Amino acid sequence: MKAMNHPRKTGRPLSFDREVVLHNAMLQFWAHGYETTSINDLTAVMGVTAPSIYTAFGDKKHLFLEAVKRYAGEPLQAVQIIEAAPTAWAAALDLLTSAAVGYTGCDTPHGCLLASAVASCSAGAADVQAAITGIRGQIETRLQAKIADAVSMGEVSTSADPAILAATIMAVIQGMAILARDGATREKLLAVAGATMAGWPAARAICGTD
Amino acid sequence: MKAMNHPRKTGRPLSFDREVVLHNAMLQFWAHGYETTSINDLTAVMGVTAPSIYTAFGDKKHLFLEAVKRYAGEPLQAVQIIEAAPTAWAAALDLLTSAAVGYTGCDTPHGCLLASAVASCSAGAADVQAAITGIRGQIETRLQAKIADAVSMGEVSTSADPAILAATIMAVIQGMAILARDGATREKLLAVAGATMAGWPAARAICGTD
DNA sequence: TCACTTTCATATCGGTTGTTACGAAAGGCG
DNA sequence: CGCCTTTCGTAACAACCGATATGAAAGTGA
Repeated sequence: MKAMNHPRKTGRPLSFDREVVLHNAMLQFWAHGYETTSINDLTAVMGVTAPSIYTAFGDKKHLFLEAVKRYAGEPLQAVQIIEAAPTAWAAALDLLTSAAVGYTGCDTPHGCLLASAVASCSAGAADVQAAITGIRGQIETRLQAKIADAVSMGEVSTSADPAILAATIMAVIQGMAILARDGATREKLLAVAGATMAGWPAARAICGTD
Repeated sequence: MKAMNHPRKTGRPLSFDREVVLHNAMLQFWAHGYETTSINDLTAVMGVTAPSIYTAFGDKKHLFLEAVKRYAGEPLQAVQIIEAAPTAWAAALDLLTSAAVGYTGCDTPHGCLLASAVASCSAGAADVQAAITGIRGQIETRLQAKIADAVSMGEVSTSADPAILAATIMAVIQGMAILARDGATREKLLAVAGATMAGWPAARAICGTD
């Protein structure tokens, strides 16, 4: 239980930086998905032979899950964004903005690892798919709660359904990942984010019918 | 050149209905993706042996492309919906509604074949991925044109950017596919569609600042 | 009935998948 | 120096991948 985090004292030392090769594996999964990335692909990108991968990460599934953890953050970066935002409106905007930026990096694949890596997979990978679904669920649940709080505090129209509003924001975010994969620029995605926030329901009805 | 469409006159007749087995293949690709569906999976679902598949459809790639054609329609069903709509507003609503319904059928997999089947694939399937991207591009281009016409005719606010508006609708549609895959109900997706249309920019500014 | 054409089922091809034995190599510790 | 632990590269495993060679079977037309 104690002192498990310091480097090994005995035995042959690791010849590679575990964080670096995990990062490279993450980029490969990001670009080409989970089941559609082979161990051979991983050895090429990570610069490490297959047995070393298995001793360091277990098997392909655990390597992927660790890459997902590195991608999404722990605790989830998206949840941190929601928590840090002063309002639900800001939370939605920050999520959309960070998505637009993160999906169009010049040093990373376009799109979203969470959205595409297991978008479809064989029956044998259903558990991995469920893990990703669970991450999306955590984000949506937390966003929904943030919106519900905003409604009760008068920040958002009481006629707005927090669940639907959160789901809509999630849909735009996931959809932006596909647009980015198809070649959409960062400016275009940021404009989509802006257009989405333009439809955000304000505290009071603004059409004069209330 | 002539008379290529009538059934064969000579030789052993086909023991299966080509349309039926193609439909079953489409469902399999819909549920489990392109590269993540094996020929063995297809033979099981189609009820046809591998050699019969190859003589009837060529190879796996052509079978998939034919399944895509069957899924998306030819001409594209989405484009037909846009053309048939009386207004750009109706086009967007009809697209969103048909997506919400189509992604949550009880006799079909949840989600969208176009959105998930090649969301990520190996480098060897880049051409197949490009074909799907092209389909999305056709839909978005046609929707953008419909919106541009509406702007010039005063149906939509002139401050609205047709490209951004079309991209936003496309993002919601693609995102709804992921929500459906994650288990979202038809009612939830229809509500997301409604919330999205609630943000649609009307012909005149409605906030009283014009 | 006898060619002829096409599809059928069986069995198999070479290549790739994820995964692992195996022994040599590289360090810390006595 | 040798012992011990851990990782290294090589080489291989069974299972599966997409795709076919092969010959029997099932029809049409003469």
